[in-house]
Amino acid sequence: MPSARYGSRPTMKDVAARAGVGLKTVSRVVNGEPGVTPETEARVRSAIDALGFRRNDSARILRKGRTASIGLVLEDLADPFYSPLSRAVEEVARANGSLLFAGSSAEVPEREQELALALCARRVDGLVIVPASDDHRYLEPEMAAGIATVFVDRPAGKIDADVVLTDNAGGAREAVAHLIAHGHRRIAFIGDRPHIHTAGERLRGYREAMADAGLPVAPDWVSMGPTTPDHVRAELARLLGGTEPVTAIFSGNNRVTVTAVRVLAEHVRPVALVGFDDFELADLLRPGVTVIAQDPARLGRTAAELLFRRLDGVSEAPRRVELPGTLIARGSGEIPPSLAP
Amino acid sequence: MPSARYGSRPTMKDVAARAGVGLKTVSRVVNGEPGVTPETEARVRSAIDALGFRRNDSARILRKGRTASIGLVLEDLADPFYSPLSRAVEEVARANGSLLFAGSSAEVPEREQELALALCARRVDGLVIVPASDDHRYLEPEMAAGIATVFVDRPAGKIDADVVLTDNAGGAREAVAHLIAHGHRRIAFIGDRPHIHTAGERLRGYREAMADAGLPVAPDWVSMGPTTPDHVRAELARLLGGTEPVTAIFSGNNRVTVTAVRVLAEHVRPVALVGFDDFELADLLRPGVTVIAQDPARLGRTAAELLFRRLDGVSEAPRRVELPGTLIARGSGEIPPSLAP
DNA sequence: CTGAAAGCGCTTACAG
DNA sequence: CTGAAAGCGCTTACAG
Repeated sequence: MPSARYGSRPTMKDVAARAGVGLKTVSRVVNGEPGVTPETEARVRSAIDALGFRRNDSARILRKGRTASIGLVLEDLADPFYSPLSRAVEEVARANGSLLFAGSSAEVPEREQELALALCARRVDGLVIVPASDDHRYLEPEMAAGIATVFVDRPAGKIDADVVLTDNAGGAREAVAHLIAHGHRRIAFIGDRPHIHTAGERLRGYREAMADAGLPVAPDWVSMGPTTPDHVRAELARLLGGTEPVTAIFSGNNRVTVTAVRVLAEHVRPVALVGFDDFELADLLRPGVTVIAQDPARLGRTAAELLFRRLDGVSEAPRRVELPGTLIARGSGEIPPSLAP
Repeated sequence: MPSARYGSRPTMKDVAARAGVGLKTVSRVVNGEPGVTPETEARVRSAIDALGFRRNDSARILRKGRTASIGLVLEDLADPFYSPLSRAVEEVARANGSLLFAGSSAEVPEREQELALALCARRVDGLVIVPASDDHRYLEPEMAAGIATVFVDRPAGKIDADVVLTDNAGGAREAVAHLIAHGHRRIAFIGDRPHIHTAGERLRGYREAMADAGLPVAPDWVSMGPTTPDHVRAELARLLGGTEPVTAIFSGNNRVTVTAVRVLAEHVRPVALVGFDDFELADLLRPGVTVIAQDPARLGRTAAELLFRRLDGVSEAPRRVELPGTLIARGSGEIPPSLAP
């Protein structure tokens, strides 16, 4: 058992006193700086061990300026889409000697701001943000003060900043063109709420692909709203019912796709489905689910690497990096249009 | 644009000078302490706004002792099993006004230690750890110095500490008893490497259930090793081949189950499967996958709540909290034994 | 090779 | 109601 009282820890001063040396000498030993005789060093080390000393990095940070920590603001720590992204950011932070603060905005703009500013108050060196808000002017003073910031998955709002994202419109175009190539003309889009950037971009890609093929889009084929199972189920019932049901669905994200798979499994008539975002086991379902896969690990890695380049002093204009989506055909997107009932 | 030079930020001293007040008065306003006339407060606030001041929490922390941050050491940030767990820990931290540092050990004991000690050097108030190591004596000085520590999913090694985990042996017993009840006698267990605590416990449950039913366990029915797809495939080929193949598989975790599902889908003869750990879409596969579900969110919440109780000064003896697993029958576990080839 | 002094940006304890 | 001084535990810049 160490001799320290519960809740109080030995400091460099204590080590110096016990070793009979100056404070700076202890600092030199702890930080592996040169210029200490082996004999002195040994005395210091044994004092460190006897006292159970460990350097207080908070104090060090205060003095040095850089905190060797970065912040990650996600939409939801528990969303599997962000798991590889988080992990990639962590790996890059680790490689750069930084620790990672992580938190979720729960898709609430105020919470994103609260969390980002709390991280700034801790003086993280930089921030990787999956935006929930569409106005990031609140970050301007922080960025001007030197906190590097990179947005990922969605662009920043009302400020000019680095962003790394998937080519959402392009991926959506490819998805819809794929359905058209398989004979569909009546194709619905079910996406997230319209104020979400990715949802808007995917809708744009859908419309462009339809226009490119000279196909009309009936207003009620587009459904933008919450991605809760209940809402998606209701929308699917509407789209697949009536006298002129759609023959194919383009689902705008992961959550929607999973619900669509459940509903279509119970549906009498086969309906084609292409989803945005890949997910585990998509290949094991019957039929396998055709998707536009993003690469969340690469998104995270690219964003974090850009962040650390900024921290190293690279100060070119803000960049926008777009990564391509990849169509993976597995069966559900290759179902031909079935005759109307 | 704020007037601050890039990389340097205004301090309370700057605010005090500009507002023509003392340092302590600024501190009072920033922290919402009483005893400032509205007029003085207004002067201070306008100086804060003009300068773009934000309190440096690192300095505050150094002075106050508590850092209002906790650390989370996971096995892998990208493992979907830990996503709800992380999120629950984050929620509890947030509710207690703390920020969360998160990192992965990648199942490497040295990396767990490196990460945990780095967090201690930052003087986190507490630590939630999913252990990769089986010797945590390195944490004793830290815990004695007041860093609260709760282990989750697996117990600490060689020290007495709080732990929150699933009743692994009990869940495994239930899984195997379920297969036995459906007529199986030749049941294999494929688990993680034997030094991993959960793997050992699940093996114990398997053996107990077999013994309870008076069934022998052939040595080659037990396979403990890496959960990589290649290894699991090879083991399954062995278990399902030969002259006396097993008729049912109890898979010891998530990763193994997913590979088993893939292999069994291609297998000629139907083989029963029960997996430890639930996973998304398990119900949508054909057949649905019968599992022993853990509740990772509850594991995380319970661990974090225990941690904050400790931080509030509750100092009873270390506790061991076991949460039950839940059998969810979906089809794969109810397949009857098929005749040997 | 070694160390005393000043300071990082706050809060605490105290005095007016 | 307000503020000057001391100090949290380190590092920096400088002197011996």
